[in-house]
Amino acid sequence: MFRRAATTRAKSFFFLGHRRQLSSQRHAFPVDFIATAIRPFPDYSPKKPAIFDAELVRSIVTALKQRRSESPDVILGPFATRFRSDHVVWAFLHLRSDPDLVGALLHWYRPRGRPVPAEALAIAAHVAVVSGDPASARRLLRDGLVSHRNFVDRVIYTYKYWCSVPSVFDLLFSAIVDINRLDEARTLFRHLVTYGIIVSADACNALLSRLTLDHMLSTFSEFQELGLRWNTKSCNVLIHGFCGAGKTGEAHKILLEMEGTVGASPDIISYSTLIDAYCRYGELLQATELFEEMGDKGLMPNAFTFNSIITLLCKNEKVVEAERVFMEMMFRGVAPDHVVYTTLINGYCKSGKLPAVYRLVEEMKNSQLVPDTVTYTALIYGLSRSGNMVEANKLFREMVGKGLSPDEVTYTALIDGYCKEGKMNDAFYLHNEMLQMGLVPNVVTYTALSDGLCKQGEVETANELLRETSGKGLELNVFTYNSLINGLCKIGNIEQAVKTMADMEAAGPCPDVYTYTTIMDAYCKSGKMDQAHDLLREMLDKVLKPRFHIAIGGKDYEEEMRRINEKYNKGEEEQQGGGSESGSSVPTL
DNA sequence: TTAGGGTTAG
Repeated sequence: MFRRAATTRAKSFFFLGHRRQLSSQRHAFPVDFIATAIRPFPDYSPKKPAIFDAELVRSIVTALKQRRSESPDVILGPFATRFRSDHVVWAFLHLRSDPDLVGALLHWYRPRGRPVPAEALAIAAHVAVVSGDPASARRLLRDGLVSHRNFVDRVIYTYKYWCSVPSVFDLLFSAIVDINRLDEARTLFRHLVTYGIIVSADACNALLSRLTLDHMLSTFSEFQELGLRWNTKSCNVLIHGFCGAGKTGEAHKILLEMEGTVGASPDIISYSTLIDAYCRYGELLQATELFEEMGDKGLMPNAFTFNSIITLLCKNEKVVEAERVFMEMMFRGVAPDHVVYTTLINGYCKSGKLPAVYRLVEEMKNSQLVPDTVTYTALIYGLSRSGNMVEANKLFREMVGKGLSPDEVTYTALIDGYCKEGKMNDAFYLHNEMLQMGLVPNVVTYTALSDGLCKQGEVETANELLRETSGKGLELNVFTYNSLINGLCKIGNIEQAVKTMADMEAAGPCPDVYTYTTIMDAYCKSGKMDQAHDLLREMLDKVLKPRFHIAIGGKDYEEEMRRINEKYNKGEEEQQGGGSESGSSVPTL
């Protein structure tokens, strides 16, 4: 797990571009410190007890050892009034080979309202590690970190005397990461290098995965230069970081170079992460190429990998094709799990093909797969979108009855269903219920509610609701504004709608094709063709992508729209087969 | 300590 720091500096770096960043951080260290002698751990020993204290400690230790089956409260009660924090450490000197008794003494001492001294916690952690109980050690180290400043120093000071092992620093490092003191973890890494200790790559991976991309990259380079050999998981964290930032090219570069630069081969997770990113960004071709490549390397795509492809196809409304991939997956011997089923169920829900949904639910049940909150949410959404609120509500109660907790997304799906039906009382009842459950409605919840109000003509109430939403710190998005703009247009207040569009731009979200077409439609319907034309021109200048033909009259624009549609929507209207299944009884999961 | 699924607008 551990090795002494390399005496020569690591030669390889992933990102030459980041070496510059690195050199600016290295001034904190002696320039050639790796080449200098490793410093020894401090020589510490506990202070000596007075005779009276030594006798008390001997009595306590003897009582603990001889009466180990009894409760520490009973054994140690008689010593309580004379017991001081120093006695804990002195007792440990006699109990170091007996971790259970070390734990018992610490537990007895802790509830008595006195802070456990840092030294005692550090020693107890060393004893736990040496006796093969890393979980207890990690808890003790965490306690020490939370309750004492300079606890790290105590662990280092007590290390040698208590004959500890290097893995205690792995646990200390992990405990610091657990409590999110990420800068401190990095400092500890550098500090430990001076003692010749390199924290394990796996412990460092936990840190890496919590850092922002920039810090991730600088830490990767810096630790590597200090002697750490990163592993495949580390590279996967980087790949994931780059993918999350939309930098699939950089992520792909790591995949290609990790073997040569770090000596770690890409695994199924490396490939799946990148494939998923390509799918998210709609680059199916890149995704399928990688899919083939991993197969060539003997890495078989699994349910994760297939699911990314299936998700992309569903998002592109190619759910039948998605199911073909699903079949291909099973043909290759990869069993679909509940996530893959949920993806496909959601795809069919979105295209309104409920018979296919029920068929998949049956299949899922027959495969002994257990639906979770996400599966139920997809189903509830599908039913409510089909106007089947009775069944949607039934499913909602069913999932609660099964002990699954609906979250804000589940509630929003149901709320949206009631809003679409104009049942605003039911929608707000659910909104209150989710608040009582301690759930926090998000911007999507409020957009659904606001849209419901607008559709009932209660635009002012919607406006008020959104003001409150902003007041709660939630950022309204393009959906929210568009729904409000639509409400304003429908009550004939185009002037306010245009003003809201300007407000939206000022607040951040850019007006999109929905925004423009909503207002253009209102202008057209009120005979204000000039304003509609101006707006269309503005929209075209911004190179927006119209998806639908806009009937605003005037052959020039119709021709323009035709050309735009041809240019932007090529290949988007491919025919979808299937969807002709029958049968519609709502299944119980 | 690394990968996948669910909610809003014309």
